[in-house]
Amino acid sequence: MASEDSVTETVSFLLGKLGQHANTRFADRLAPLGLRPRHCAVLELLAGGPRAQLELARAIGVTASVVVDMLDELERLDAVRRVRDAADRRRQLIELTAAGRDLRRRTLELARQNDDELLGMLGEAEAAALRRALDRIAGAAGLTFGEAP
Amino acid sequence: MASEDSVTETVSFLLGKLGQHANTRFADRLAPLGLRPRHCAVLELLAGGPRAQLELARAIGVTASVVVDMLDELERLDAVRRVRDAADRRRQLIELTAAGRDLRRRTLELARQNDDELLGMLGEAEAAALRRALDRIAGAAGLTFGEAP
DNA sequence: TATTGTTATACTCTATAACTATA
DNA sequence: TATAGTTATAGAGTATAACAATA
Repeated sequence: MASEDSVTETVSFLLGKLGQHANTRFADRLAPLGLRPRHCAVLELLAGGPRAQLELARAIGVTASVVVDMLDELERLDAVRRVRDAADRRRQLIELTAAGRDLRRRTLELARQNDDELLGMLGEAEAAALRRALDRIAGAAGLTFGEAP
Repeated sequence: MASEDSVTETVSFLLGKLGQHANTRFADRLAPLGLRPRHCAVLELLAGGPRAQLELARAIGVTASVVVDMLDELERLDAVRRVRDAADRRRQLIELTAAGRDLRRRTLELARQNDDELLGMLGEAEAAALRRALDRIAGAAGLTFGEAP
């Protein structure tokens, strides 16, 4: 099944390198907005409704302190609000502001631009096949973002 | 061409996340050998013959001090030798030892195992298509490893 | 002066552990 | 006791800048 004769030709290696590259390019585009790629999953999740911080952490697969940091940054941009949960005063429900929704819309635009640049040399069918393959691998690896744990 | 309605569905975002995941899994497999994914490109390049350190740096796209660090580690494993170039005494020619060649062979085995795990749920045709697409994107992005700059 | 390799330093990203306030 | 959030700290990984030896 795998017939490469050098490590640098394997999917394992290529995916790692390309992932880093795609991320850096995407980060460059996001920079003027004051965001980095990691914020996107948070904005995306919150677009579906308010969530507690630990919920966010589990859903996007990072540790709690990282979420605190990201939310501090998003709050400074007026993109989110922390609202103390009346029913359980330990929890904060995080909700997207109008500015946050606008920001999310712009990140999507930039991600699409980035996709176009990244996939420019592929035909439409090849690009679609790549997207499907990545989706299936991500699913099998348990990397889901929009859904509950 | 790009019709996703959330950032987390774009190739830009997915590739970044999957790249990180693939890299971590590969790193886990390499750990018992005392290596990390970044060493693989060096071993691969040196398999083609001795190289100077700055040549390596340019070829694999990292800064000079990173190469120094990686070679220190590889030297501790007796995988490479630094040989002062007689013609230009500033340069060190890095050559693979027998142990280094053996190590390289084993990294290839592990990378193939990792590919099999990663691509397990894909059909053979889909896996091949993915490989081709990644190759083309890497080529267009100027991410080449086996060849001279 | 310019280049090769080295060291020292800093920055990003993430994780772990200790702490607080609530439950 | 246990949980939600916070802070402090530490560890990878990489980059920049200053330096030594050589050209």
